[in-house]
Amino acid sequence: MDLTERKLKILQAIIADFVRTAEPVGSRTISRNYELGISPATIRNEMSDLEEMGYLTHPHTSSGRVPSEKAYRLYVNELMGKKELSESEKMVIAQKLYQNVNELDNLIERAAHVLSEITNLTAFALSPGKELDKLRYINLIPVDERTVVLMIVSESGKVSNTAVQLDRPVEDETLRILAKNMTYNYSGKTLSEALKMDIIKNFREDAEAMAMFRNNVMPGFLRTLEDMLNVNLYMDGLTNIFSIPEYNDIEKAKSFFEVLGRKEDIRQKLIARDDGMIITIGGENQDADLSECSVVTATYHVDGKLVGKLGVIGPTRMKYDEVTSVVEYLTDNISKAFMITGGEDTDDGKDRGD
Amino acid sequence: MDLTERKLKILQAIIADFVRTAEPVGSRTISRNYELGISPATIRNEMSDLEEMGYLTHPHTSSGRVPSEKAYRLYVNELMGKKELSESEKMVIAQKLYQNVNELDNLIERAAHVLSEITNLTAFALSPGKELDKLRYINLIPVDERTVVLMIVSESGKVSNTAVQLDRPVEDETLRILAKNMTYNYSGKTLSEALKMDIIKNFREDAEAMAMFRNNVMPGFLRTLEDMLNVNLYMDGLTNIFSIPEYNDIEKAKSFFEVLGRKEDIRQKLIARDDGMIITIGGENQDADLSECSVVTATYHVDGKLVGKLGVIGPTRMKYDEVTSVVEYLTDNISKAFMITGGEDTDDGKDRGD
DNA sequence: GTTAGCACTCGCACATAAAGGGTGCTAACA
DNA sequence: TGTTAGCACCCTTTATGTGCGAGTGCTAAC
Repeated sequence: MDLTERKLKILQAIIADFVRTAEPVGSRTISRNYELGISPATIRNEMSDLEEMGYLTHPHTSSGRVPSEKAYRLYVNELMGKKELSESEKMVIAQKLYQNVNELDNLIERAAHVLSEITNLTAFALSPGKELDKLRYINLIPVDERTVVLMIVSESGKVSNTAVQLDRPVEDETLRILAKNMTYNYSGKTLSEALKMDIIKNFREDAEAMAMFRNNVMPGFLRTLEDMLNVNLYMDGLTNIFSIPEYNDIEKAKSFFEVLGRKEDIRQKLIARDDGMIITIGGENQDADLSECSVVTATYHVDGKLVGKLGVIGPTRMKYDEVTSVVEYLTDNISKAFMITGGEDTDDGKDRGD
Repeated sequence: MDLTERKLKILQAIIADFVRTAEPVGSRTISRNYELGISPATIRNEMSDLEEMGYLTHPHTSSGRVPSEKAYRLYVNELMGKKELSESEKMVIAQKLYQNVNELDNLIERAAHVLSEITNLTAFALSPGKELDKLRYINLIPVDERTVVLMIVSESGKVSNTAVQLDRPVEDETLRILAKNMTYNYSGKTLSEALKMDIIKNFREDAEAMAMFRNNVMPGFLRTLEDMLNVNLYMDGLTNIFSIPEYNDIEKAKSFFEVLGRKEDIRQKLIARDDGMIITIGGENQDADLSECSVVTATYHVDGKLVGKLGVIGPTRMKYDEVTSVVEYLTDNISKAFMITGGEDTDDGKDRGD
């Protein structure tokens, strides 16, 4: 059987109606509300064909049709026009996005918030992957007799530090040597490389510095590196599911929250997704718990480095055109923001430790 | 009418039963399951009295009795025995608490998690209030030509820093002077005092340092102070409400999530609560949205300073004795942990800026 | 003061009925 | 041959009625 022009139009109408109302849509509804110039009976015949072809399903013998996943896939791939956001919409989004933002991780969190607010779905965002970020500068700053602060600065500009308690007082000079040594050894290495390096053997020269390092600084150093590598997952708009008819069932709501409560899982799954605008519909998601959901994600990045993700999760019946536009607009904005703040100075200052 | 011994016993039995089952409890149930040696009819008479006195209510003309808020209040104040945790329970809690903990804020977060897990309620925790924390040490560390890191260490041991972009290269010497100046001016001040001080006038001596400060460092300094003052709110076990019969209604669940979603509100309200073990029952909570909930909070602290809170929110029908025991045990543990890690060295190192 | 007995009240679960929206088929039509 | 009107039929939803069970309140007896 052929997917004629008319069948496509009818399919599209059914999808549009179902997305809006969440109710199975009947032939009369289509004929009334969409000006296709054909009668309900004809539409019924076409619907019957579409069902046979796998694009529609019947919840029950009577009652209207519901688009299948195959239909959504077709819609997303072929039928869906790109929805351009109006200038005023863009303004609103941008304004919300940059409200109260002063750090980049903050911006990511904010993006998830805005996204959930605009789409009325559950949104999430991954902070930039740090696998590609490199160490730039390490310092040990004495605070008092037995406390030093270990400071690590990465090329992306992230600063991280840990207070380290020493087992005995240490000369400033020793700290200086150690810091210089560490900067020399590690700058230019990615965080994960640094994490794997056999650190000890790089400190043969100065026995005291080496002992200091091994006993006091190393644990904090490793922990801080791990911490810097961590990709944060932000979620927002979880409660939006309560306004989705599909989740008016308490059991469904519960399982939804349970799935999304396992943040570590979610993070792994998001990280594993391909880059670019990716839409997975219903069963296309490996996870059985998500087999009634669609997930839309897109990546933001700065010249191929530092890639993070942004997306939503919602019922398969979602406004794919609108969602993709908003997600795209947001990732564009984030990428831009990273360009401005993050990418500037890549000259290193490894010799300026004082 | 008098609250006779027998009436109290009956009331206690009703509360115990209702807390366990969430079902209105009838006279037969009491006579069957609690050995009071009196017949259902007698119990009915007593119940009738208790209702008149305001301790019980009738959901409907038939069907058993439900404890009123007044009853819970009486129970909490007078009837409830202190439930001692067994050693093995304590072990389990302590073990869960210290799993994966390496920072103090982390411990607070963990405590909320454990608390929700043990009580099957929604738990929250406030990180230590920082109003009493004082600045100890400030430094400016050159990273490269135009980047310095502003580092602030507080007496409680919290380290915070911001990367600051300079409008022009600055001598290390200038940074050193400025950092020394700042440390001299601010150390010993509480964070909020420092935030309010007229900063500029303290830098008359050195024109260059002053200009540097005004143009580059000040914004980051203020922002970082604000950041350090922030009291974090952690919540855990939100989905536990799905296992509470009272919230089997989707509308109730929704409004619960909506109330707890307004984190800023929650935070303010928790901060505003008195110190010590505080139990507010139903309507005693000002907030209308919480009029069907009870809130239990307790404070942890280190010699009167650095006070934070820990607690749960759940249906008025909760195991007050168990909840208070667990909360108390956890706050004790947190206080202890702060003592070990936080309270040690209070000697300042203001002159060790390098 | 306590208890047994009994009529009465609700709420709940279940069955039954009616309504409404939709289909599928057939036959007529252009 | 594609389109349409008509109609029987299907299934869900909603309303209605009924019986049951748990529980009360009252009265009278102990």
